[in-house]
Amino acid sequence: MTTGRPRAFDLDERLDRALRVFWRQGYEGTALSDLTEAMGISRPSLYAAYGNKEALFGKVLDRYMETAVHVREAFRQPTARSTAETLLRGTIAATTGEDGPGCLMVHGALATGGQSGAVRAEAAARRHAAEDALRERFERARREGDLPADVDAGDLARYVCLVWYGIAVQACSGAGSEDLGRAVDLAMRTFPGG
Amino acid sequence: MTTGRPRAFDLDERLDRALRVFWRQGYEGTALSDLTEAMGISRPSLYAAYGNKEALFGKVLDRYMETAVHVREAFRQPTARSTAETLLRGTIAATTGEDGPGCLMVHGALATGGQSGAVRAEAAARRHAAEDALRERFERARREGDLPADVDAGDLARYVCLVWYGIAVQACSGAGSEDLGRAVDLAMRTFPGG
DNA sequence: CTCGTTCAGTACCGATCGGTACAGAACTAG
DNA sequence: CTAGTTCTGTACCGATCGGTACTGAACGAG
Repeated sequence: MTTGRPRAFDLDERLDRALRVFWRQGYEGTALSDLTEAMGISRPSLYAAYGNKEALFGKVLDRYMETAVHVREAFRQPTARSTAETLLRGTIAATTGEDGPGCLMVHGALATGGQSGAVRAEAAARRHAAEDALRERFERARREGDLPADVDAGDLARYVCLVWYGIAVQACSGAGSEDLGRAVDLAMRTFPGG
Repeated sequence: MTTGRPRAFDLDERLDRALRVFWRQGYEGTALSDLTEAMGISRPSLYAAYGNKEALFGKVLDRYMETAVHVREAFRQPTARSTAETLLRGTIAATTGEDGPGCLMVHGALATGGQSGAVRAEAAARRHAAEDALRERFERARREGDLPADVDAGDLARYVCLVWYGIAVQACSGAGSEDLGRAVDLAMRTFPGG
């Protein structure tokens, strides 16, 4: 097994730089020249390391979920209520932070032209996965008696995700974290259980 | 005053066709060739009639607001609660309708590349205008005793808009009108007053 | 050292992007 | 009729799009 010349940059570190560009500009708003400039590598190096623009975006979405610590923290909470609250409060911090407003899974590829349909579908699939995970967490809460038996876990998960995405859009409109915090206060008042 | 050759197409009717393209594909996902093909006019005709792509998108946003009858209907409601409920239920119908999923003001230009910053800003400004109008409606409701004096009209407007935009994103994820209806049931439970 | 492999950057590919010059056609005013 | 104006489509503009051949350079194995 021969190894060849070693790569002169760190894959994950440059991926983070690509993440920031996609975050600010969305998938279709980002040109390869934007990426290579921000990542500090040449175009063929990008293709050799990550595939192509579409594959790079997929890896960026993976990286995005890995680094979204508030999501992991939310699922570690003991109750359904604190799971939802941690998720939404953390989303406020993430969407109004310094990496640019909004949430990559929401505005990264909400609507796309003909060529980029697969990217839009993948972003939607990840949103579905998040909603499914939340629904399963709420179903567990119901089994544990943490949530009343008459609440529908799927409906509740859809509502929490709806607030999540609403926060992301409001952040893109320039809403501040205090304003959004009061909106989450309102949203959590309808959450069942203690 | 001389008049010259008359235009061979109806401005508003072709604007509706452009609206449907932008709705499906967003601003940056839409190419001029997509527009001219759907509108059935040549490229110079488009520029003479509407300016350029950016100006056309602005006129499309105007047209979009004009044709959003559920918004006008909402503001004609007698109470703050029915205003919010009409707006959100109507949004469900509009975002899951046949013109493609989602809301043009949300996904039309949420995140854009360097050139299209003005378009993103304009979409955000229209969202702000909608929130302001809702806040003023709620302030009026408070003066009329329709809303309790201790509720903040701005916070409530922001929350309703947040749900509005959340519906739009969920619709882009493929959520159905029944699912979203139950989410609005939950969202309205936290609305103050009767 | 040589050889095979993998990375690096330059320079380029066809296609498409948004936008326009231009010439002819269709109209009104006189 | 002519003159002036405005719309029409063809054909084209430079710039940029995503993606790739190709030539060296930097490594480990032998």
